[in-house]
Amino acid sequence: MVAQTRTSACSECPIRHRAVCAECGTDDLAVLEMAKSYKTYPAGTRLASEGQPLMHFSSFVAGAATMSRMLEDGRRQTVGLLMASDFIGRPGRAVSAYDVEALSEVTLCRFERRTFETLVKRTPAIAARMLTMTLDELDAARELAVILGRMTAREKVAAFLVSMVRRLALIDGAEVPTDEVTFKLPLSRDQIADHLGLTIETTSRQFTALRKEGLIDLPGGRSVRIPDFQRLTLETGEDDDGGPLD
Amino acid sequence: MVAQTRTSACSECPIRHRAVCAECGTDDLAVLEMAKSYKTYPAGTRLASEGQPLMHFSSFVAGAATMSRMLEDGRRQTVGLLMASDFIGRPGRAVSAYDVEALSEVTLCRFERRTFETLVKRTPAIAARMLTMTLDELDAARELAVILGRMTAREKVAAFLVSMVRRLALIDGAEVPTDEVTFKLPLSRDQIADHLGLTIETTSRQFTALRKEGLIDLPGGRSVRIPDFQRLTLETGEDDDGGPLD
DNA sequence: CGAGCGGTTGATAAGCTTCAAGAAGCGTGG
DNA sequence: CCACGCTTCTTGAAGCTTATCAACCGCTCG
Repeated sequence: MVAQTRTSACSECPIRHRAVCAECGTDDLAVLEMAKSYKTYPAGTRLASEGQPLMHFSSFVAGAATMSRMLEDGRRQTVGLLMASDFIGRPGRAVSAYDVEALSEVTLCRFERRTFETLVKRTPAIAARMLTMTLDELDAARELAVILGRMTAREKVAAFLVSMVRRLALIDGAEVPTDEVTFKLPLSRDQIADHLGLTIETTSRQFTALRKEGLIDLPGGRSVRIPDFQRLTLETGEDDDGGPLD
Repeated sequence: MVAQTRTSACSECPIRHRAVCAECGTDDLAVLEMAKSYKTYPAGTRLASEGQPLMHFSSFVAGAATMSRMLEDGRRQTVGLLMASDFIGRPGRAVSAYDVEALSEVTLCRFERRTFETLVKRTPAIAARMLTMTLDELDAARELAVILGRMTAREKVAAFLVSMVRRLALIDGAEVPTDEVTFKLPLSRDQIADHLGLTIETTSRQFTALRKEGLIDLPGGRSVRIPDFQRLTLETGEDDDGGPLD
């Protein structure tokens, strides 16, 4: 496993205003600066394994990963996509409950587990931010439950594309598009299938079906062009606009 | 909607050591005591509706409820079962993201939303407990995603019964049984189906199938007897024992 | 006693998976 | 630069699990 360690100022950090540190002032930040270490891992690295010790709490600075669980016989379900500002590790727990695999080169901002537990206890700004982020993750997990439990294959793929666009917009700090968008999927068909509780074949067929109906465009190389984003959201069976509820 | 309001000392409260107040000392508790109000609702009450204002943060003192989301055309997915010590409402959000319906008579310990937001901010013990509970909820939601995405109908029903037994044991403060257990389901077949992403017919057939194989016993009236709990857990396709990971 | 509700069972149909093969993209080396 | 091999993706045909439609049972309650 090739991994590089870098140091960089928190004030320059791309996730400064969205990660667990988002609500910290300069004084809190100085403490974090001392405790953190950046580390970069190549695509495909297993960042955590179910049942194995996980000795760091880490925030994603760049890159993406899947968080998944495997059943006895090899069936796999991805329960979350981790992207910039998301975290792995849980205060008060030394063992990972999921497998985490890097989809691309990933840079983590890491804290030794014990150290982070202390930081959460002593820094109200971190505790508050952790709570908000965890509540957001909870909403995302429940949204996934709705997708997995009640949507058709076609709706699942549409919902996946819609949520992908929304997340990428959030990371870019851009508005969620209303008409045309083009982006590159960080997941293979296989990985999308594991996320949607489908087989790779069904997933591929639904991509093809959406393409044939003009709802999406597949220029090649995992790129997706959505000519009319609003129209695609109608294919998910959900009526809300998915906007913030605060 | 018939609802009664009662007052009772926190020290006497059945969820004193598991709810958001669990980590509070007597001084914090005195503050909560001032702000809280108990309220009891009959079975069937809609405690919250998706998209509607939710002006209280409430903990379940007694009773059970489902938390669900409905798609445009009426398909419903239950994303969580709420039981003693669980909460509804989210600090910083005035609108419910889900429908919440009482399965039995429910007693809530309620705080006016604004008041609770202040309490979380000012009381580290509450903030810390909220985080732990939310992380637990997150694990439960992801576990549900695995069930919905990758399990067969038979495994789903088995997994549901197993998790039900574990939760009831937790609430009773009892050990998770290893052999024989009997309990009463708080949900109808319909509600179980909505929780497992199945139809009522398939759910019923799987109950029958498990009964015919001697894995469960159905004495009538929503009662379930499990002669060999360990054996039932093997039917879920999961290999772990679901025990605490801390 | 009959209506209504929750639950069970049966027959058929639909949607997704499985099995199988071929096409397209991508990196490597001649 | 292109050929080769490997991986990813797509497409087809058949089978199976679950959904749908429909009927019936048993219990409760007026």
